[in-house]
Amino acid sequence: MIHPLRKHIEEIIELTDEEFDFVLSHFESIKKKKHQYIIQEGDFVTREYWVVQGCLKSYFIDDNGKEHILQFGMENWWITDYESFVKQTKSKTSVDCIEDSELLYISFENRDKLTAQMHKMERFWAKKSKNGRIALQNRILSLLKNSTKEKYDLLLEQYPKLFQRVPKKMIAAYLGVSRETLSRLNS
Amino acid sequence: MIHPLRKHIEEIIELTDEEFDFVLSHFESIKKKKHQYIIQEGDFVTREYWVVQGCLKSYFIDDNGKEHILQFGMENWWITDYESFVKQTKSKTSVDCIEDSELLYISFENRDKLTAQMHKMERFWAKKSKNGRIALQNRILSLLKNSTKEKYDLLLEQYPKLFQRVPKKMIAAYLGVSRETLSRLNS
DNA sequence: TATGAAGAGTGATATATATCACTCTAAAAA
DNA sequence: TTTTTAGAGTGATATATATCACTCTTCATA
Repeated sequence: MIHPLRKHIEEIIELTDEEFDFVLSHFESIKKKKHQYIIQEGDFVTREYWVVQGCLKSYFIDDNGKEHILQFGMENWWITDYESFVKQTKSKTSVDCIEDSELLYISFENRDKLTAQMHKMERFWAKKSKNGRIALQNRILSLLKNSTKEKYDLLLEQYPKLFQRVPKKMIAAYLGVSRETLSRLNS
Repeated sequence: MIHPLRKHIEEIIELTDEEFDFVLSHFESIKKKKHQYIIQEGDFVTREYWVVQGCLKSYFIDDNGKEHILQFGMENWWITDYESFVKQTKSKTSVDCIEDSELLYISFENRDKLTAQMHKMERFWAKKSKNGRIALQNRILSLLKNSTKEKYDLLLEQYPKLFQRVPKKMIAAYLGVSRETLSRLNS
């Protein structure tokens, strides 16, 4: 059976068996239970995670104690504090498991090594970075132009599975509204 | 005198005179007057622009006729519709000049050629893409956590020059509030 | 010089959303 | 099984912001 990470990478670049084994040798595996964290605010983040199985959230708590969710991570998604990972600064966000999760991670050093030795993988991550930027741009577009109801509907349309897996209050924290308002949307 | 684009690129990678000339040969120059556009919604965007002199905005008009500003561009900033440029899809945004502007631009083909022939420039743009993504992430963070007043103050702190160059209603369109609310912030 | 448009401030009012308080239910823990 | 906790819905009220209408000023241009 083809490795899920290979399938994921080959959506962008082709790999031989040897190449994939080489890539995979730079990763390590880790399992976490629901409510456990992989990143805490203030950490220097040295790993980028790829979700094999499970569900996570990246978030921060503001001065009023309110949680804001930046990103969810489910199967085949990458998750980390990108700024901290890339610039080696303190993380502004935390990342917790919403479900028991199985993850693969690559360290900053290994990713550096791998991209230096394998130009294909540099292109892979460049493409991922571009796509990530586009997704964020579209989220800003949506935050600016759409009403709460529209944002809710768009998210539901894009990630229907999310609504079966995470509590509504987290959907609210992602959309930037109170859980009460979210609850009243369809009435 | 050192070329401003060279100075800009050398903040990230070093270039010899020959290398910079080679890079520059892939760009072309263009001048636009205030109110003229360089991108219109629906265009297939084939160029990425770099601002030598002037001020621009990338924006879109929603169904209610309200303008939302995604990005301003001033000296040394890159501006385009990134999604359209990278994925060769129709642009969701327009880009207009707020002042008479002088721009350099590189076509998609030339950027492709240049990165293929000059790995340094691939690294330059990869770095730019990473930084762009981080900036967008921080903007989302700010949209979610900060009050209108806080967003205003942060923008003023980060880009004080912007407030002397663009009308307040555009600042409002960038922050996602009405011009009336913005006008009442400091009272 | 006169005229009109763009920018900006502000009062009155409408509307959306937050906040607080309470209830109900189902799942997790004792 | 009983107890506790998390999730979710909802009424009442407070608050922030949008919207509409009007004014004043400045600047471009006819």
